[in-house]
Amino acid sequence: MEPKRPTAKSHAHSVLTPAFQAIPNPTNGVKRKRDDRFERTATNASSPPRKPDTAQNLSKSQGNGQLQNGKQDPAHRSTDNSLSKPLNEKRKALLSARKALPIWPHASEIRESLRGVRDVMLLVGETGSGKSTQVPQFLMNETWCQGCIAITQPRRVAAISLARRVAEEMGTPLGSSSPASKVGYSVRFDTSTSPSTRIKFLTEGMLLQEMLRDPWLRQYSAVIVDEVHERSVNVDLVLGFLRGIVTGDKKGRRGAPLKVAVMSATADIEGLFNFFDEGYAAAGKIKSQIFTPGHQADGEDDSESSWSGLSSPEETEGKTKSSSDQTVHIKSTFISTCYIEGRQFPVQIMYLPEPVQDFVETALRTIFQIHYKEPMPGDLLVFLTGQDTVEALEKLVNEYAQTMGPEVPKILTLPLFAALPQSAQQRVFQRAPPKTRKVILATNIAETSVTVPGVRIVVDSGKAKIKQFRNRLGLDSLLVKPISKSAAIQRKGRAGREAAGQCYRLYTEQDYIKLETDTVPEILRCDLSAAVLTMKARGVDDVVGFPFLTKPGREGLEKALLQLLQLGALNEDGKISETGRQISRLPLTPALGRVIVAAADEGMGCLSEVIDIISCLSVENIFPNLNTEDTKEQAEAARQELYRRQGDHLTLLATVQAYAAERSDRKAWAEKYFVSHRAMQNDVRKQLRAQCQQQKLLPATASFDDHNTTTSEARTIKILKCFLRGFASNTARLMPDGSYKTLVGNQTVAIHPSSVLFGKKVEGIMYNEFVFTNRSYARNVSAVQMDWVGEVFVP
DNA sequence: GAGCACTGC
Repeated sequence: MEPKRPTAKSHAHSVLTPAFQAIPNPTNGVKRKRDDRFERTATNASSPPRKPDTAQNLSKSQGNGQLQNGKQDPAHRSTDNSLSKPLNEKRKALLSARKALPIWPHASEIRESLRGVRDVMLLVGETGSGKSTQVPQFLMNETWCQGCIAITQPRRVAAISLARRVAEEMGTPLGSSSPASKVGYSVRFDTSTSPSTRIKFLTEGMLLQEMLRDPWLRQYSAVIVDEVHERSVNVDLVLGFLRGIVTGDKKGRRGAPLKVAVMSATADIEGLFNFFDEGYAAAGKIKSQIFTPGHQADGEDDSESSWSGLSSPEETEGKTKSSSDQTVHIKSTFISTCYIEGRQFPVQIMYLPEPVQDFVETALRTIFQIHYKEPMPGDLLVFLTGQDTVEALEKLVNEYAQTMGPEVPKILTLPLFAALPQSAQQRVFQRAPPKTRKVILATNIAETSVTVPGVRIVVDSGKAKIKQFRNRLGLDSLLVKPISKSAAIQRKGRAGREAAGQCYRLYTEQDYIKLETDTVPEILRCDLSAAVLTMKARGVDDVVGFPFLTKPGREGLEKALLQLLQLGALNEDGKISETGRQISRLPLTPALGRVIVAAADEGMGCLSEVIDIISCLSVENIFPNLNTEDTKEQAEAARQELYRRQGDHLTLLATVQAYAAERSDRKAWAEKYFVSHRAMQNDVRKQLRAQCQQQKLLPATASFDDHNTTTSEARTIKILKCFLRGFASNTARLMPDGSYKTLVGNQTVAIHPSSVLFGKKVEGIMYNEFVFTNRSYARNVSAVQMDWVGEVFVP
């Protein structure tokens, strides 16, 4: 029984007059606990003590360490001559910044780690160690490095901004801006490389696509896989393929080695080590592990215990401590490991003494405790679960803030979640006005994707919405769950980027101890059909035998194989079909890819329209959510003109067509209809059209000229049947009691309130998504006749 | 009556 959350109104009146008495005194109410990580690091005898004061202090000691070693970065000498003066000046300034990075003194160790037969390096580098920018530069002039170095990132923005930074540091133009450019990047919609590119940042998905074309990655001498701890499905696939290349014979590479560096921010390398070690063993190479604790020990004292001590299960944060105290090396013949300390200021952790029911209410109290107690400056970052809790808390904080006395600094609340328009997201990066504290109310987006400057205090609800695919039901659940320890540590770390910070955990220390160590990897939580198709397209016949870092359950793999078979992406023998190959090259889920292929069979007009619809399904919401009741009503009225009785798919098509027909002022048009102008300027449409042409899904003579602005009834049926070819299993029929029941599994499903068919009753529905939140919802829904469903299975 | 976060030649 969860107590009903108090409304802002009731509090503003009764409890909070005068503002603060209702909120317990922070020193009594919250148990204090020092984060002892810093203390341990500071007593480390082997390196100068690290003080939390300034980055300058840090840079000095580490710069000196480099000088003592008397080594120079060869990357430096070799390119100097070709530089113009201003670039050189800039680079000199950047060089001192590079020398200040914690990773700098490890340059020769890192180079050594990948020489000779050592083809795999596992590197743990905490946030701020500089690993992403420096490791490729350390490696690029090694004798084995004749080709290009690829470095993967989970996100597009990271790939681009890292490339820009490294280009600056090397004093080379970026990407395609000059044929002499040595640093480039490749992400969806934006590839910028030159013939001279030596270091290429790319997204994991991009590297997977390159692997389909060139399974041996012949243009690369090394692949650096960064941010592995985030464990996206794509990174798991990349690692599996890379293991095959490094442990296999090098015939496909004409004997040239491929060096692989795997980098992670958390000390989870035991699993990675075993993963690659098993690969070497399976390939018949000697399985020799020498665990070498301490610095340059000889390997005689190879005790498993020191290694398992590193991964002691009871305390993840303990791992970080012991690893900072002494560099832990584990060596095998082929695999080396390397630990780099980060540059993170200490963060003090506070727990609640008692568990609470309502974290929104508790967050409210905590925010104001902090605001009254802590000196300025120091912005707050609050981690919540979703848009609903962010908006609820925003309202409450704003109400309470009005009751503060004039002597108290002001509060500026800033919501931050993915569905928020870009302009509103940008507000978190602006400096707060004088005498104002920013309070950023964020979802998980702030855990990895967005770094907010100025944050010194984190408030962590300890919860997040987690998506989990359920094979049996064929649906996604999106539920609020406790986060893992590593996520809690990640959130805490957001307070220590610029100065010493604090983290208020809205749960007890006991609760923290009970959290799972790591977040469940995505591959155990998602629909595997796309991953299986990628494997099949790269020639993996036995997907159960694929080298997974974490093996997904058999049920999930079987479900995926079955779905691909139903889509015609696989033949009866389990090998990929021509259709499957076409689908695997499209940047879409297999089901949506199947719709494209079906539409291509129907001819030009149909394909063009299906692409218009799918491009809308692949981007942010075309019809953005609105805050106030007033605008909601206005929007509903304006959008009526675009809505189609057949459902969401034809509504999207009508919207694209109306937008395309508007020749004068499209921005004004979008505003009039409450349609997202940004979402309508859709690169996916362009990309899909180009890919269909490249893949010859159309006769060579056909081209995408601008098509009709209206769609005939016969055409709409054709279009819906194309969608059914991909989504035949996502259908439900109307029951006498007015509910819908799925054809497969006979489960109750409700039409999502965002659908134009919400509240309508039709014979049958077809939908793109089946999600369980508070109940089972079908999203992106169209009306279909039940006899069409049987039809699509006829070849 | 409702929308965690990413990604794709």
